[in-house]
Amino acid sequence: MAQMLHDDCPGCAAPDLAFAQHDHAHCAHDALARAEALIAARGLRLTPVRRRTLEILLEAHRAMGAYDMLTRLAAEGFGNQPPVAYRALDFLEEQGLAHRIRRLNAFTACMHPGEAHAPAFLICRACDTVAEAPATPVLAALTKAARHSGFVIERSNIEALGLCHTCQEAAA
Amino acid sequence: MAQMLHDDCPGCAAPDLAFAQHDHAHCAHDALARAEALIAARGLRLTPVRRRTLEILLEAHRAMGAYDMLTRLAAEGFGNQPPVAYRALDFLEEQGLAHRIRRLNAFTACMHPGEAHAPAFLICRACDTVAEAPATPVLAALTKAARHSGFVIERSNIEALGLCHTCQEAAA
DNA sequence: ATATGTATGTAATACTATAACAGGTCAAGA
DNA sequence: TCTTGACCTGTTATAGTATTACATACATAT
Ligand SMILES: [Zn+2]
Ligand SMILES: [Zn+2]
Ligand SMILES: [Zn+2]
Ligand SMILES: [Zn+2]
Repeated sequence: MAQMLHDDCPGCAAPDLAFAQHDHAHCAHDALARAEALIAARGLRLTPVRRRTLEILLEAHRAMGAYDMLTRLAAEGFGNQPPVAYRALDFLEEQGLAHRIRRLNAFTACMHPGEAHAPAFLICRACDTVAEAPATPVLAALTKAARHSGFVIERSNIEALGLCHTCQEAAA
Repeated sequence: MAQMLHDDCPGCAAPDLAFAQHDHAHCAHDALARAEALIAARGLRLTPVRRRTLEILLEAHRAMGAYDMLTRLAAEGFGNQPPVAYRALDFLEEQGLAHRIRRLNAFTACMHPGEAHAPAFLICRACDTVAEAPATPVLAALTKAARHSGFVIERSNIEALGLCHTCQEAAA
């Protein structure tokens, strides 16, 4: 359950990637390649809808609502009923390729798929960027607090809303 | 922003109150009294709907959806349209008398109103109990992780799903 | 070829939340 | 006293999010 840092995982190597200037085409391509490998290794299928859904999520370091996703998918010839989007998004989430941001009722691509990680999300209220921060110490503190009450954590959501560095400077 | 522990705040004195056997009538009465004092001190009004909404939340250490609350309120002669419930719940949340549990799309009474605190919620998936755990170290870790990316946190929600001590034993 | 599990598509519905407007109460302040 | 303005409640209508149920198609393996 502990977060392992892998140098070959771009998300681990550069945790603040989302907020920084970077070669995003490479970043997205890389995440997609990792996803494909992962799904294949598990004997599952990254079908056209699922693959396209992930690609769309990877277009930006943002969160996207299921209905916005549905609009995109429908425009490309996929079904245009809610379950089409929810099923693809749920599949990606179950496989650790996407995360659900509860505060936004939206989904975002996972930036280090395949790595066991406890995600904490930093959501910039100005530019809508969503970054996945290294949260091992955060989860450790939470687990400790829970243990105090004899509570055992199975899943957790840790989300923070605020301003990214760029938007702070823009505000000043 | 740091959490201050007050011995005269039941929630602070017994962080795991919600999961333990306790005199809940006293617990709820106390929270209501604190709420009344707090609102009066701020020159605001704990009107009948607002007060009743808080009382209903205080009936149990659980989270309650806005529509369930609306049903209760309507049965007691208050308005029966969604804004009636949402306005009361939003007021309570703004005043720190209730918290929103995003994972459940629901609200829960604050167990230590008046104390500056960063709440982390422990949600038992078996008995639906919601407890407010001391989260100062958790928020500290999160703030530190954010600072690494130059991100400044304004609000956060930290929620954990799992099994409380009692329900673990029941399962075994 | 047939059976099985899985994936997709659709219709219908349930659940959650907000916008916009009308009327009521109450306490300053003219 | 009368008026003004802030605030609270209520209603209608609508927007946004998510799931259930069922039918069809497709892959893979006997
Ligand atoms: Zn990128
Ligand atoms: Zn930003
Ligand atoms: Zn209690
Ligand atoms: Zn329990």
